[in-house]
Amino acid sequence: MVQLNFKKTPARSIIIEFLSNSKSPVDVEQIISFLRSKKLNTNKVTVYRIIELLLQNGIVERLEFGEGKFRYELKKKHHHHLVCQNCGKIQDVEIGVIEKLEKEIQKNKHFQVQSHSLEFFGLCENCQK
Amino acid sequence: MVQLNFKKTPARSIIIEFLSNSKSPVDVEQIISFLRSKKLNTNKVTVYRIIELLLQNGIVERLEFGEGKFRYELKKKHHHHLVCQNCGKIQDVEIGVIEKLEKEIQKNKHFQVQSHSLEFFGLCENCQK
DNA sequence: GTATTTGCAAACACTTTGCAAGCAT
DNA sequence: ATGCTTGCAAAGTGTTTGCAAATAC
Repeated sequence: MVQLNFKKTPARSIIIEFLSNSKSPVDVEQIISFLRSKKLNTNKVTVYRIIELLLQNGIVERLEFGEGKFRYELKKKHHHHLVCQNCGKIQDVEIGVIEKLEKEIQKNKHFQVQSHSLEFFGLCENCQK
Repeated sequence: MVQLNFKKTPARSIIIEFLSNSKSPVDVEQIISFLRSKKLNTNKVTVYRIIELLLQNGIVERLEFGEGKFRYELKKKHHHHLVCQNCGKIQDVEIGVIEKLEKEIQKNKHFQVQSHSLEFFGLCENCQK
């Protein structure tokens, strides 16, 4: 569970609950739907502000997958994603080589790497059939 | 040089010229500025439509770097980017390991990889000072 | 009680669409 | 001449901001 160091409100609790139970990154629309399903008619603006708060506090991570919008997930062990371009399903995948690449880049390009994003796009098992 | 298989118009030629000479991915605003500098007052809508055309024909690639907008570059040998989070400078970098990763994912995750995006964020040489 | 949080309206940035006018071939 | 291309206006997304009312502590 996530420990909050700021005021607890219904919307905040439910959003964190939603993020905790989500297996893949969610967008604002999905968050609002979940709030509605919990009988909370939270304004979209409030959702953006709560996300902003969670981002500031390092609780969530902001991602994008070429959709023209952002998705969010609870910050966890660094990983990457497999994005199905047919059904939209997003799976996690862990890869160990990238850290080595960062060191090489640091050395060869004199670029100080702070973070990276690596996502794979293709077809999930189901959509290959 | 790029060979066109569709009608040649001033805006199209200049946009392709701009993309050809750009060392890093550009956004729509930069394209419009360049058109203006060439005394062409092309409408923003037209620029989006030309980009769409170039995307359809596989001439340009659409990229994003967490800015909430897209950037575009001429399609070339597959590569990745080093994005400076201080000055915004974007450099190319080539990395060979990823193709091997794709094969592993294919095998272990039963996910059919079609493409991937890998970008590094950090500080360029200048901004480290 | 007080500072924080929320809702509403409005604005903003980026992108897309419909239609009539203009242009390339 | 005709079909492709453009501009304009408008609308569609996703996101942000200002301010007053509501709420957590």
